[in-house]
Amino acid sequence: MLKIYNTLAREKQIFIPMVAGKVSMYVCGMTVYDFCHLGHARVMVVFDMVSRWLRSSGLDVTYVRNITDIDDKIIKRANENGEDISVLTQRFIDAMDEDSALLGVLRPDIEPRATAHVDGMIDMISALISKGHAYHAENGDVFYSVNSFAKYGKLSGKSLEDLRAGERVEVDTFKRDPMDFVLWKSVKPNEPSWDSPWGKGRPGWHIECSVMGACHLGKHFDIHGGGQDLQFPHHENEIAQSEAANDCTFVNYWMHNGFVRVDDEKMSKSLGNFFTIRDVLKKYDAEVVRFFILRAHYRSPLNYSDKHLDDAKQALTRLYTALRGADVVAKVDETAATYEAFKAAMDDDFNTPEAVAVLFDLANTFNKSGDLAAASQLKGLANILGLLERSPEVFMQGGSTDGLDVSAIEAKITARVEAKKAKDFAEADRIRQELSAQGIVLEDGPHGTTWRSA
RNA sequence: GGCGCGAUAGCAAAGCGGUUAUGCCGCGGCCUGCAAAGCCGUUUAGACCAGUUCGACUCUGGUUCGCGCCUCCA
Repeated sequence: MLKIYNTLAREKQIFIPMVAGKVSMYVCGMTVYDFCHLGHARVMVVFDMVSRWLRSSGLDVTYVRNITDIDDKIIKRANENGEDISVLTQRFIDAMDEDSALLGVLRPDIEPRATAHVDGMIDMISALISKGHAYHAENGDVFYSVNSFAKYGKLSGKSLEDLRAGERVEVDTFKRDPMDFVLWKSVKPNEPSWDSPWGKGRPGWHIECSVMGACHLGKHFDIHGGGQDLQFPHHENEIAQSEAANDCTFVNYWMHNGFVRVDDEKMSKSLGNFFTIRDVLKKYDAEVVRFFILRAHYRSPLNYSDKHLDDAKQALTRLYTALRGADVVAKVDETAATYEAFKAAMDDDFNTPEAVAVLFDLANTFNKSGDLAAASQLKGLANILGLLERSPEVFMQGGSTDGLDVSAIEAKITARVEAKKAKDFAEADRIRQELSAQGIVLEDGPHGTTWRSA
């Protein structure tokens, strides 16, 4: 029985899909004007894990993750670069795809782009205007009237009075209420635009997700996810738009992942304290990064530092070390107690830290007993999380070898074996130290000497 | 100011009203020519103050500290 923490209810709830056996899930994806940072990596990995677990549980999942390819920052960046918006966005979509593939993130079933749904947005905005939930203001923009939606604030737990009391809300004279938000922006010089009943312009941000969700999953669907920072105003506004326009519940379960932090502060573009995925991957194996993310619960804050990634690398190495030379196929035995424990953890709001602990228990069991069933189970359960998918040798020899190629390393190993045979332990130790200085660790086992990257 | 979240051992991170979380690091031992890996053992917990209870890290209240949202943000 899967339980999901529903932001809307502020508690874990038993997950009941609208259609038995099927799950419709929408996740707010990236605005593509720059490389993805670790915060984006967390969203991608977390909801990849969620979709994998749902599928592993036998559910037929339709996973939609949108791409925002039109917005203020994109326009600004394209103008700065003097390039076409579509060239800019495609370049960063490609980069995102590369990064996510390295992180073991499976492609969502549908990746709709905002620019391909402008007609749908115009339709929804028209519907909102005709129902009295939106108005065409003097400056040409179309705004959503928050007063017209009684449940405004139900997701974020905010009331309009409290929001208005905040001094930080900039007063826009064209709005009827300071909290009203823009649905359609009238065209400005050097900006792309689309024709609409309100003249040339372009959509506001929030409307795209309402439209793309409905277009691909229906007006009412199961799960909507995203980063915690989208809870307000983005998701609140999505609810207001969708429910006012469609006269039905928009989403049953709202999921929000916690932030990646640096020095206990949120990693963000505006704070400038972000690390791009590709920067981190220069130093750390992508699976280590994925493991680092899944080792923490998705709703908890996750502090980034080299020390923590080093720690994650050591831990993941322990799992791979256990499987080294085991030559087993991943195979999940659902009757085993370890599966029960793993399932119980995952069904408890995707408790990956506890699920990962089961992996270590299995590694320990296998190390002690050599029971191949434990190794298969370890690999099988880890694979559900998108972990331990490579051969141990590839993982363990994949680090920095200081420019040495494999044949050179093997030649050194052969020379050392000869020295050992001749009882020349001084020479044997010298060779090992030489390799050690280059990041190679030699290990003498019952079946000969093996090597790995430090 | 409004709303919300959190505080667990050296570090990271979970569950749980009473029974070893887990990983990394440290220490002792086994194994090894020496190592490494592994195995066994082991040191460090539950911010603070009250309350409920036979019993609280776990529930309740308060205090302190940290963080987030309220503006673009995953």
